[in-house]
This record gives sequence, structure tokens and C-alpha cells, in this order.
Amino acid sequence: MSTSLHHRAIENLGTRIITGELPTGHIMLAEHLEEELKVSRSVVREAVRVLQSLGLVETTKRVGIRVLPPSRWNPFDSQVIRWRLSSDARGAQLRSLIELRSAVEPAAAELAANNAPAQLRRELVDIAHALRDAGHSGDAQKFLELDIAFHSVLLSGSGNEMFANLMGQVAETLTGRTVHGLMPDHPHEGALQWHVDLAEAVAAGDAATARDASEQIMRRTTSRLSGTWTDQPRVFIPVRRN
Amino acid sequence: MSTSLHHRAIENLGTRIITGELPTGHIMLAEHLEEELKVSRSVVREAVRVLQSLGLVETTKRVGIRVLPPSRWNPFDSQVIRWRLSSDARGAQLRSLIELRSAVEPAAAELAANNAPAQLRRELVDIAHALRDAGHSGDAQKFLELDIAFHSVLLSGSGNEMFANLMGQVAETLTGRTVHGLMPDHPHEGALQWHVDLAEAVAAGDAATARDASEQIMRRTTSRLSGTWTDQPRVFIPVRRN
DNA sequence: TGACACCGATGTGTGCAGACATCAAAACTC
DNA sequence: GAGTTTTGATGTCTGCACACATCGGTGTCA
Repeated sequence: MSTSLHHRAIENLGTRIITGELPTGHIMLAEHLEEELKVSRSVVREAVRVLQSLGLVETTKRVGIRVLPPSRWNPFDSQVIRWRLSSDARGAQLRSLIELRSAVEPAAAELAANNAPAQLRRELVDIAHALRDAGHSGDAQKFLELDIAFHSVLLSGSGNEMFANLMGQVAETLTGRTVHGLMPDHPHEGALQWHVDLAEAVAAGDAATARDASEQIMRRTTSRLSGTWTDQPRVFIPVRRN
Repeated sequence: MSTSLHHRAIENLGTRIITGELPTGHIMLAEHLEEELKVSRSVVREAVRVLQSLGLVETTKRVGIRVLPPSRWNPFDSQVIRWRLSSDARGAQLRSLIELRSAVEPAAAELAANNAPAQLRRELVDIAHALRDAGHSGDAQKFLELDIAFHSVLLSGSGNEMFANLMGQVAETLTGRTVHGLMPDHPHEGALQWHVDLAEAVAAGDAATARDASEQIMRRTTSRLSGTWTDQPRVFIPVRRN
């Protein structure tokens, strides 16, 4: 992607809003943004429109472009997630993602065991075995790739497009784990086996066992990552009433 | 809100893409859209930029504006969900949402029992009792409002902004239930009690009981709605590899 | 005199029209 | 078939007219 001006403007404003450099309630003028970003009005306007659809800003005539509070941001947008992962709120974002995965993956395992097409089931078993081998041989790079592939295929096999869409975020959390040096040289033997158990349960159509194995995996993942957000306060989004 | 031209253009193109009137791979020219929608270039461009950020289209120089396949759409965007709910894929969208709620709400109940601030716990209990009363007295309108409020407060009390963001979608599924005439005159007595049990378990910090009650509620909701999507085929999103 | 309703000036986003720049697909040349 | 040129669409810039929310002044009435 040859970063267009439009894309760069979104990136610039998005990161600055999410890091808090542009705080809630801060008001910008389109004209001012033109000269600050050294781009034309059309670029600014198109970027603002996109940020508006992400819930980061709102525009009001006679006032300007107002930065909205975090409770209005769309927490499922991949751009927003990416920006938060590279901000001070990284820990809180990881916790949210892990909690979401912990809720969704066992359900996805159950659905996959009941509905996945035969090819995906076979693929899942193959990946699980390769994953175990990579874990034993200590090939960290290959292990990471297979781990991502495993969970991606599982989510895809659920036949729920919302679950499947979380693939990208899962990849982020898994790669983030290596970045933080949280990967042991030799992955936990139990975890390797749980992956195999999960894959074979899905292949056999055993939904209950698949869910159990997935819950085991997520419990371990949670406990391994929970150290990164111990100091992050929880944010309680106010209920929006009409 | 005097729907701006920009907003109308997004609505027009978004619905037509999601209903399939503009099929995957269909190519449009910005110039052509100008005269079709009777708007200027800037309106078209800003609308296309937003649709691009939703994954509905991509733009390529020398080619035009290409409609992307459903697997590229952002299934968590509230606009996309709304468009799908009012299309032929309504059943499939409802199934996705219910499966997501079934996975998330029990987890949210657990988190709320562990983390929710005292005021939200009290509010949840109050709403649960009012909900039971409304159920007994047969006030369908009030019942719906309280039902939505109950689940909103629960999700909000989880302290996970991604869970909390699902409030809007939950409201859609619940109101959709009345639209489809799936609401009995007098709600199920057990369901009313489960809401009270859930609220009191959250108030008491009893995570396990809260989860159980939530699972009961979601099981019943699923079984009551499952009739609407019996004929909807599942879509398996291909795994995107780099 | 003070409170309140009205109204016009002001400034900002919204929408429009036209031009040039850029760059990748397509056509062409060798 | 590889390399080059042409072409046509999006990308970017600019000047202008309009809509309309906000603010402050003015006038009216109690």
C-alpha cells in the first residue's frame, strides 16, 4: 500500500486521538488541519469522514471537528484496535481481546464440530500435528505461524462470519506474545496436546470435547498474558439511552 | 437530522451492495455515480472512502470502484449489521448475532460479578425486578425496554469495551423478536426468574451462578429464534494468508 | 430598570465545478 | 515475449456558493 495522503491523514489523526494527544472534546478546524498536515481540503474532508464513521470525531457546523470520548469509538474496527495496541492502552486492549477470544473460541469450536466442511476439519488436524512437532523441535517462527493458522481455521470453520472476522485480531495477540518475550523456548506440552485434542474432536464432530479443549487453551493463554495488564484500570462504558 | 447527501449516498450504495443488487466484482465509475445519485464529485468520493473503510469496495486506478465479496465486509460494523438485517440475509445475520451473544453474555456476566461497580450492580437488580413485574402484568412495550436495559447494563458492567459495544446489536435482536411476532403475551416464567437470579448473582459477586443463569437465558433465546434461519446456509469465510 | 424574545452578523461545515498530477492497466513496438 | 508508450481512471488541489448553528445586539414588555 503506497500510503496515499488520505491514508496518512487518517493514520496521523487516528493515532493522535487514541493516544490522547488530541483529547476528548478537543476541537479542530478543517482549515487548520489543511496547513498542519500540508494537504488539501479534499484530503482532510475525506479523512474526517472516515474518522467520523469510526466514531472518533463528530462534525458540527459553526463549531468544527470535535474529538469524541473513547466510549464512542468502534472497538471492533481493526484500525482502532491497531492504534490502541500501539498506545499506552496496549494492556487494556490485549485484555479485551483475550476476554473476547476466551468467550468466542470455545463457542467456535462447538460450532465447527457441528458444521465445518470436511476439508477444514482435515486441515485443522494436520495443522495441530504440525504444531505439536514444531513445538517439540523448538522452531519458534514456524510454531507461531502454525498457531495463527490453527486458530484462524478454527474460527473460519465455525461458519459464523463474525467469529471468522476475529482472525486478524487473534493473529495480533499471538504475535504480540512473542514481541513481549512471553513465549517459552519449548511450548507447554499440555497446550500442544490440547490443540491436537481440539482438532480431533472437531474432526469427529464431538462438540463438547472440542469446547472443553478450547477452554483449556484459552485459560492457559489468559494466565500467561494476564501479567501485561495488571495495572490497567477497567473502563465502564455508560449505557446509551435514547 | 436532515440526512446529508453524504449520508444518503452511503446508505444508497451500502444497501445495494449488501442486498446483492451490486454484486461482488461489479465495477462502478465515480463519474457514473455522480450522475446516478445526482451529487457532486466530493460527495461521491467521501462516501466511497467510508465504504472502503467498511470493506465494501476497493478503488483501483485505471479500473474504478470494485465491489468486494462479503468475506471482506466488516461484520462488526453497526451499519453493515443494520443493512444485513434488512436484507435477505436477515436470518443469517440474526443467527450470527445470537451465537455471538450466547458466547459473550455468559462471559460478561462472569466479569460483571467480579468487577462491576456497586451502582451498576444495584441498577441491574432493580431492572430485573421491574422486568419480572412487567412480564407478569403483560406490558409488552415496557417489557421490551427493560429487557434491552437489562442486557445493556450487564454488558456495560463487564468492564470490557468490546462487550459493551454489542449493546446496540443486542437491542436490534431483541426488537427484531417483537417485529417477528415471536414474543408471547406472557413471557416465560423461568426466563423472568433467570434474569433475577443473574442480577442477584452479579450483585453478590457470584460469578459461577451468574454465568449459569446467563447461559440459561441465551439457550432459551436461541431456541425461540432458531426458526427464523433454518433455511439460511452457513458461509465459511476463507482463511486469509499473507 | 430588568427580563425576555427576536433577529441579523458571523463563521464553519457542506456541496459544487473544474483543473492538473499520478500511476497502473492496456495497447503497442520491437 | 520483453520492454515501451499510451490511455484513462483515481488522487489531489483550488476557488466559490450555500446552509445553518451560534452569538451578540436590539427591541419589546412587564
